Amino acid sequence: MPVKRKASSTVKGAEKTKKDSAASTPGPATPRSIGSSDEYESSDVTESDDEAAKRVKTALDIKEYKSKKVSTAPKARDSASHHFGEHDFSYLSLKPDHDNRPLWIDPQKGRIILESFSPLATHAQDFLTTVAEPASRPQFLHEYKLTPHSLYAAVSVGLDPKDIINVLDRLSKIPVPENIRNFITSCTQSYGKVKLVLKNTKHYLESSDPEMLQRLLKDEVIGPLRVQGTEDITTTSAPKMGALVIPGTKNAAGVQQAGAEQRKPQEGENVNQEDIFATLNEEDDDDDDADAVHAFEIVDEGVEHIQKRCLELGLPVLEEYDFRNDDANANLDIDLQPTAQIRHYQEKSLSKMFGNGRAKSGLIVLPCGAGKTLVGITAACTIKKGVIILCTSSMSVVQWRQEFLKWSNINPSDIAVFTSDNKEKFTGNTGIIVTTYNMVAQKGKRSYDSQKMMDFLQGREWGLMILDEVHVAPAHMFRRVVSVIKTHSKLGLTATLLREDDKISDLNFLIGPKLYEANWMELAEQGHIARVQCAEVWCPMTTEFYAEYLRQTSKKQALLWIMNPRKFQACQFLIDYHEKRGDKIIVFSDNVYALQVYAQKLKKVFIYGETSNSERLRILENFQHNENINTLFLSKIGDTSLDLPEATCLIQISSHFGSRRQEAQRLGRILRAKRRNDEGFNAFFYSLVSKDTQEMVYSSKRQAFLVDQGYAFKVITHLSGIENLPELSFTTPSERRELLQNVMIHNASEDTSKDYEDVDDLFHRVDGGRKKKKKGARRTAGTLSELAGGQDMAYVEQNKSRNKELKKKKESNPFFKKVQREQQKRKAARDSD
DNA sequence: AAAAGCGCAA
DNA sequence: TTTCTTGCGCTTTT
Repeated sequence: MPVKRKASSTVKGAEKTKKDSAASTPGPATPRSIGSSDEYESSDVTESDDEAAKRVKTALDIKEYKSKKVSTAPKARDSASHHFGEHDFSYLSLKPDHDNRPLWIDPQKGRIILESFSPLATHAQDFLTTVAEPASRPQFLHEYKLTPHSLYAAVSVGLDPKDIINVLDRLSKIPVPENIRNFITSCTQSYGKVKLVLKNTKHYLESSDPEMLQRLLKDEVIGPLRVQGTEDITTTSAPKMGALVIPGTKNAAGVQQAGAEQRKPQEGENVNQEDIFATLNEEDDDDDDADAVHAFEIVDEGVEHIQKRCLELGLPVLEEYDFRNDDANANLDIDLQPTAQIRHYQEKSLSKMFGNGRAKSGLIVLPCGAGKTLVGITAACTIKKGVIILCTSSMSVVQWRQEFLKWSNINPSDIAVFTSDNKEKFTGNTGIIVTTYNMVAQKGKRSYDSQKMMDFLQGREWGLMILDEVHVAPAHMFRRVVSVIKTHSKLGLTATLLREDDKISDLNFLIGPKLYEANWMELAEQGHIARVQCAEVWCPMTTEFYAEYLRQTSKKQALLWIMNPRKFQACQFLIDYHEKRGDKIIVFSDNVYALQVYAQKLKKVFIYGETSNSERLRILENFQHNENINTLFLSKIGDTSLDLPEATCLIQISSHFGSRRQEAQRLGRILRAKRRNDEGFNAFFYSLVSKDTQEMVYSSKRQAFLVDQGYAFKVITHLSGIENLPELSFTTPSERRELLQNVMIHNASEDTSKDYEDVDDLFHRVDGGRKKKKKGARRTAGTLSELAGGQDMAYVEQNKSRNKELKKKKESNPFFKKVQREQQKRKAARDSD
């Protein structure tokens, strides 16, 4: 079925761009999507302050109402059932030819369900990712949601509300409900009315409608954030669009030159670009009917609050950087290397960012190994102004600089590093600074040098700010950087737009809307990342361990399920199996004690926090090139800031509660395997779980994200052949008892170490109390003898403390109740998305 | 140059 | 009902 011409320009374009893969769509699927708090509800097309406030209030009401309802929802649990529940849509009248249309629309919440098996699914998916937020994508039904933000993003890419409604109507099995139409219209109407601009390092709120500004000034949140002592509203003539930005072909060509041509696009892509820009430039004309713009200055610290408030008022603040007409800031001499080729999805994500010839702020979500850095570099090469890049660790700071030197022709003296041990500036009058969030966000004391550097960073305007691993930005500390640095545009990059708190939606006003999110499965099919087989291995607890598990308080239980001998055996077996296949294996353990015991027992190398830098490098080097070192044990140091070699198999023996992000990040570690394009190549991801323990609950929570991305977790209850493994550990009861004893000793000494601060050296275990780290503690990994040292001594204490503990009232095994509650919680979380 | 202390995040 | 340990980076001290 043909979709309407103008609205479908991106859809059409996408088709052309990707002749290579018919199934290709940018099908993002973060379960908790951005802007999820902005539930759909209808609102009047023109609204006054009161109405707006009411609207915000009703949004809250709906939320409360919903969360109550959800908790009483039925407990059905298959992947599709949560689409129904209390929502019975049988009253909606189907169109006669509904069979040919792939969409369902939920009139109450603005949710859209796509039948992904429909022949039109590809078109529909392309369209939906432009106008709606993907919420979840199990195998056959994909769920999207219309949110103000998704609609703002759609309009900013050049879609017209009418066209959105029309296309929706064509694809939908039911006529688009009236309130959905109203919602789309009202959301899109106010887009672009208010702009945030930066002039001479001062922030202004700008609008062509003076009444709008008056209204904002009267707002209880925004009013006080105006800079005191300035004119209420200053009026200037609007910058003419003439001169450099000329709507039509010239403009399109200009952007093409800036954005596309240097990347050597494939045949057909230019057409696509022109298409989009032609449409967009028509929009530009419409925008410019006012002669004068009115503005008032706002305080720097207020920017974040104002953006948040405006969003609540239904007036999203437009933040676009017309970088080609910025004469105030010096141009940076930078281009991509002629050899640099960017992939189609990178191209696509950038075309969303520079869609209308200006730089929009926003987020780009790509899995690890899919080339986020290159996207950032290309963006910098397009804008060609001062760039500041924020990373999470000083390791990645160095990497970013190297990547810049590799992919672009930047003069090495124009790209400087700002970390604790390197405080350079660039020599020219503009350049690139690579630094860490910590460095910039640091409050309190600063060394002299770094203060000078900060003054420098704050005293100028930046063209682009790249936020690497942007999912950290909503954290209290890290969001400071956004208000401290003055930049015209922001680009957030991350692999997983996930946090276990609800702050991720803050990125909408901190950075901007999600511009693009890649679909992992799809990139895997196209060979950009490796295909992965995921499995959860259920290891029964041995009787002695389970008995102890039931007796312990929750704090101590974790170590028991990690050290479960059956789990150890499973791990041993899997390592043996995959080493024989020629795989490189990484074993993750969050628990350092377990890490050491496992690794030493199996005679494998391991790295954790205290491993010195040189030791780390040596081990990594060996892991990569030494044929005899095929297994590496890592603590959560491997989750971040460790440039990991290309492993092909990953085993997880303990992990951080229910962190979906960690799970995704770890999986990401095996996605860049070089062998991924070999015939039938598969990477493997195992999660070892002790049966009937709390760990099962965490495990299922953690998997939620990957399951939504389309990964299927197989459950393995028995590893065939494990009995026959020679030298299998812990086969005799006495060995297991000994292990249990050691575990208990460890658990107990955790307790006692606090009471016996300075007893003597025997107590300075490998990972002794934090405070007690003595000289040399930060050198290489501990030795077996160290581990054994102090056992006898500690054992006495252990008995003492356990006696103490046994006095406490024990609760009956809460496991099964907990499972149910967790499941309900999880369901609720998904439903309320 | 090394390490201790501090704060922060997950 | 929300865990708490681990790891990182910056600064200051030795």
